[in-house]
Amino acid sequence: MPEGHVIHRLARTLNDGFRGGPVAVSSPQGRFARAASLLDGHRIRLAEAYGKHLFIHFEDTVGPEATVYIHLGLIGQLRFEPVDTQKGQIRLRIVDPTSTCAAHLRGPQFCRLIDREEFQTILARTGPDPLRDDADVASLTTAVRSSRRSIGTLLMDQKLFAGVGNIYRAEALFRQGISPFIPGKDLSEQEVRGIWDDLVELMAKGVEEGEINTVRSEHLPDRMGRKPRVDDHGGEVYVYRRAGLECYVCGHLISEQVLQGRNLFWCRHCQPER
DNA sequence: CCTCTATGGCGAA
DNA sequence: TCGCCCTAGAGGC
Repeated sequence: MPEGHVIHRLARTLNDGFRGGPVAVSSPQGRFARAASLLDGHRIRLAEAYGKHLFIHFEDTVGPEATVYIHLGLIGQLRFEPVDTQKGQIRLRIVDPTSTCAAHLRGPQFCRLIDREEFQTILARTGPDPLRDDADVASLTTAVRSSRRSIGTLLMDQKLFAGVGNIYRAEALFRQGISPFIPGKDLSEQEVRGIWDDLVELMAKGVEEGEINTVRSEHLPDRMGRKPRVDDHGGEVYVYRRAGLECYVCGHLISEQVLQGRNLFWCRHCQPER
């Protein structure tokens, strides 16, 4: 259930708890048994995230294919649980060097061993990531502003905005007051910059908090001090999955429309077309 | 028991 | 644009 902030958080947890000694790797469900046997007993060199791609680099003693490439897709999850957990379909299990915690992979879209060349190939397909400081924002702005595709579509293009998913798309556009249907070429440089800068801020916050919170304090409805729990995704948001509810800013009802197979949410009043 | 849903992305048509 | 893959939890009967 991941957008980029989740993947970066997973990389951080792996780096904090799984390096420094040999890890036990297995595939209880059996699907990745070959990879697991090659990695078992070796050390993790580094875990890192680019957009929604998670890479776990093992030491070179593993062989030429020393990186585990994981993409969680829509329903995959990597959870840190007690080592004796058996629940569900555990495709890959990595036990930390102290044997106190296990990373359990369930339902991934991809999980495979790759070499350095394939690692570079995946990076080449991945655009600038608001959570990395190596992003080339100038060329991103040019690409967006030369496209006839809508900004709602462009934001989901991982070659342009790596790590952005359906929630950050909806929330960044709302906060910038931009309709998802405006073509990229009709946006000003300042508007594209505004979207990018907001994603940088929101996603960094998401990594720290472990959930997507986008509502500014002055717009938070009075909940008498109670924590809301508006939605399964856990955070407090302006428009995502709030169709039919009142906009926190203007009171109009939030709209919903299926666009390219995904549910799009926005406020027609705060995000006017033009 | 069944059906539906989800923060993704791929490949066939 | 559609169907499909992967999983788990919620809700309906």
